Amino acid sequence: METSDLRKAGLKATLPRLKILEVLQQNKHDHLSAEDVYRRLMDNDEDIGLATIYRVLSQFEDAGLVIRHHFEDGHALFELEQGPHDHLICVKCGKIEEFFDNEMQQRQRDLAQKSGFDLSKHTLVLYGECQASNCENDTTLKKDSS
Amino acid sequence: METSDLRKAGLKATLPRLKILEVLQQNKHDHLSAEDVYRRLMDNDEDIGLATIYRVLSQFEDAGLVIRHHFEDGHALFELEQGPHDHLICVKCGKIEEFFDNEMQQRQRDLAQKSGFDLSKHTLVLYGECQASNCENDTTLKKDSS
DNA sequence: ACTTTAGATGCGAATGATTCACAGTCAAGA
DNA sequence: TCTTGACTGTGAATCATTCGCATCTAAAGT
Repeated sequence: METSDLRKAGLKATLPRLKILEVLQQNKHDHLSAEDVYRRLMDNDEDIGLATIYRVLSQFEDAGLVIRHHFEDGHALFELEQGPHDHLICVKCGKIEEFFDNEMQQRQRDLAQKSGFDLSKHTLVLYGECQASNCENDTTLKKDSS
Repeated sequence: METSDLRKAGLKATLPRLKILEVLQQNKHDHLSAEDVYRRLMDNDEDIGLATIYRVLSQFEDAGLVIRHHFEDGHALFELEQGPHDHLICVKCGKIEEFFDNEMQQRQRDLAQKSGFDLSKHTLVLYGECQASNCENDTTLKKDSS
């Protein structure tokens, strides 16, 4: 059923690619590293090499199917392309929320234009402390255990 | 003269640290990698180990003296802390421009608040094509030579 | 269905940025 | 000046990511 998506992107519909796509779809709202994808496939007894995952994720990125992010620590995280949106990251628990604000997008276009740039994309990340009751329980960004 | 800055930050005023600070000040408007700093010091016949540069830059970051960025490729780039501002990056020549827009900052605070986040910092990068006549001459982000 | 072949894959080695370990050094307070 | 804890240089170690290459396989043609 997604084989067509891949063909449209000029990619052969191979099993590894379909499985990777499936993992991304099952985690639509997360941001996964190549390792994350790899582990999830392992857990599912899919035997796909890590190098393949890196290759495929890059191809997906080129094809516009996924977005690659480099948040705080510089390591790559991927998410399915789901239209423009920005991120809000809790510095305590690492939770990543998404949001969209039209007015902000518009202002970004204006500012780029004012500087003589033909805007092609942007990255906006807001960092702060969330108020979730389970905050501090996640470990994604934890550095020490005070 | 900057030894006081270092002491204030709780760091001993050592020669390597002063030299690194000096390089950052001489390149106030650039964004340097640890390697960049290293090369500049080498060119100046300063014999400072690369590991020291990484260590010192991290300490400067902790002390709030420098900001660490992870643009497109995930590698760390540093710049002297010079108050809040955002970045505009040319996808063709790699030029990085800085700008500041109060209204945008305000809207970011509002949005974070709306989501229940206590905003502590943010990252906004706009990517596009610049109109500089010498665009395409830089190589920072070049990938192929079409 | 069977062949062909360009493009994919898996494996392990290679790379590049960054960090670590540790022995030698130095800034700064007594 | 002496002492000491913090700092540094070196080279090795680590971690994410990419490469090289022999092997496979999707998909287009017979």
